[in-house]
Amino acid sequence: MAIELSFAKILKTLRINNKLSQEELAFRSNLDRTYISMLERGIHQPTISTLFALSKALNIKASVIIQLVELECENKNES
Amino acid sequence: MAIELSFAKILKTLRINNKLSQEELAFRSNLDRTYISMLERGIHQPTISTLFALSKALNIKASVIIQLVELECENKNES
DNA sequence: TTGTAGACTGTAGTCGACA
DNA sequence: GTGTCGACTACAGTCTACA
Repeated sequence: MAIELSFAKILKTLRINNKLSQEELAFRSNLDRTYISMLERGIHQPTISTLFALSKALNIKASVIIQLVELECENKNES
Repeated sequence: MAIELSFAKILKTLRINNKLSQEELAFRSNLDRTYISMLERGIHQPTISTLFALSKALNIKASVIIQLVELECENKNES
């Protein structure tokens, strides 16, 4: 469960790994900075086209992001 | 481009392969039948939690669906 | 640099009915 | 079984501003 929270965690991790600020990621993905903030806190969840926009900005395939979310979800179910 | 259209095509193909009607898929994924119809026609695009709901109903990983969408997008860019 | 808040527009997603 | 239409509610996503 809690897909938004898993996605939130993955998104933040990927952004940090790319050494981007929320502002820079927002600019690269043509999204709003405050919206990136909300995504990283699990307040909102993206549509798939938003997912693809973020994946391009992060230089990672959208399918890989979803894979990471799946793994994160499984881990949360264990604990 | 045209993520919704690529997703639409993949969704319909996967549903047919699972020998499900739109009604049955809607029931399994706890979504509305008319909404499935709209997704398959590229009129709407899902959020990621809707994507996960559909993936469970179709017995396929969400990440694999996204992979198929990526491939479909590439093919459309060629032609 | 990030979180939050409020107000706004567009669309995700539901529901009933008819071809 | 599917497409479509109209009307509806909830949320995706923007923008300005302040801590």
